Amino acid sequence: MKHNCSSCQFNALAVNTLTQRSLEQLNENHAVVSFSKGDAIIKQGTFSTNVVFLRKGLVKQHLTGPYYEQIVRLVKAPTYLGLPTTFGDKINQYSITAVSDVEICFIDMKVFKELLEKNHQFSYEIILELCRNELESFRRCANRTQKQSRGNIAGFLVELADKIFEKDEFTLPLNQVEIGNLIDASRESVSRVLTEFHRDKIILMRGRNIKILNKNSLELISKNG
Amino acid sequence: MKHNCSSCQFNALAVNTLTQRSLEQLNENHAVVSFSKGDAIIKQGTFSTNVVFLRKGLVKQHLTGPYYEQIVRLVKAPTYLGLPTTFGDKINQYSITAVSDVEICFIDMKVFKELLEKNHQFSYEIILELCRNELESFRRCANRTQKQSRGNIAGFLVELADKIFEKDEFTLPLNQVEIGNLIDASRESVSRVLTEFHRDKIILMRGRNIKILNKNSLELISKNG
DNA sequence: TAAATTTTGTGATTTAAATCACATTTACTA
DNA sequence: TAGTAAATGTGATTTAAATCACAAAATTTA
Repeated sequence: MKHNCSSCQFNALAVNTLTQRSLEQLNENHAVVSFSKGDAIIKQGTFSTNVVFLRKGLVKQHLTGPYYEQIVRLVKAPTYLGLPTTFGDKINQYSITAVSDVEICFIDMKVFKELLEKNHQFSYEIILELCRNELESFRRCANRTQKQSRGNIAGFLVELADKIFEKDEFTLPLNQVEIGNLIDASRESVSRVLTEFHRDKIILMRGRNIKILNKNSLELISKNG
Repeated sequence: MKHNCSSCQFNALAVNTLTQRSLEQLNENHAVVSFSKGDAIIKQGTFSTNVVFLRKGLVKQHLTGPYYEQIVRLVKAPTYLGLPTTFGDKINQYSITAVSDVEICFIDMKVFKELLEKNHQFSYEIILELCRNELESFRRCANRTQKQSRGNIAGFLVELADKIFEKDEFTLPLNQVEIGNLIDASRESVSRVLTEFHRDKIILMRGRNIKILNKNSLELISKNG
């Protein structure tokens, strides 16, 4: 299936900086693919051959730690996926898996590199994106290791509401094992804390459906630890 | 004091990709400054105005977490310092402090941006550097949170020997509080583990002087956790 | 070089959270 | 729709590591 890059509103950042000729080149050298929830998009340990752009949906970035699969973060469209692992190493250093049904655009690596070469503005935007992501990782890692579970789970719920779904009512995109891997807690601890929040009327929880009743409280718990 | 960028062997990566004109421009717009052990080079919360290149010495990168100052990593010359915080945000999101006496080259931000624009190769090298650093951060963070203290301290000692000093005998560049902040452990735990390693003849420790007696053991402890 | 400060060592106690164990609910699939 | 598998809830127990408390070195500085 053919798509027109210039009309891809999701690609705004990149497209705005591209010339007509570059756009045509991009049109000729990309492939849009759909993935179902649970499908692997990038697999740790395999060769990285394409630049990946997430057009629609939600994915998790995760890597094999010494003991368990660490989920690093949730990312929603539109965004590039795994630039660091695509450029930083021939072999993928982490995995990316669809958490909802998603639409992915694979871009040929050579073409992408040519874009970087020919277009400073584009290249600079990519540098900025990489920098911002790295800053966020540092912050995230410091929180995860310093806060205790309650704080991290509260923070995760606030992030889902504010950043991912932009709504105080949503369905948890991960199960409790995965939430544990993301915030560094056991499945049981996640369960206990969520139940506690429900009991304290900070959230309303039915199955995976969450409604935040007292965001202030959550933010407070997230801050204090 | 004036230095000649083209002769700065520390800057090899960047310099190789620069034209004569760019080099001259760099020569006109940089300042080499010496710092003593303990001096702040970049301060979290202040404006980021210059690109910083570490010519000589060892520094720590650290940021204010919810509870304590988290040390993210040790970095040794030659390398750029804090590119993510310089480009990713107007305000520095982390600090960099000298751990030994160091020599720093401050490069004007505008000039650096012009280099990025005019020189694709240079720009691409910076992208690669950012990518590799981010991959390393992920790995580091996963280790820190999944391994227990013994494993992390063993890993830290191996890293000092293999990456930082390239020698199995060295002086700890951080005190035990700082080591704790780096590997997420209390000062007391660091002390206990180091003493244990010494008692078990895995290392020889006199004050901060360390000699690794059984690197295999250390690597094993580091791997298993 | 003596006094003050910082750093380190080590035991006793506490604690957050992991693990274990099992019941219960929810979601697949045959 | 029954039957199996996956996910969740919850108490009891264990554990790694933090915290507390204080002594002893080591380093700084007055």
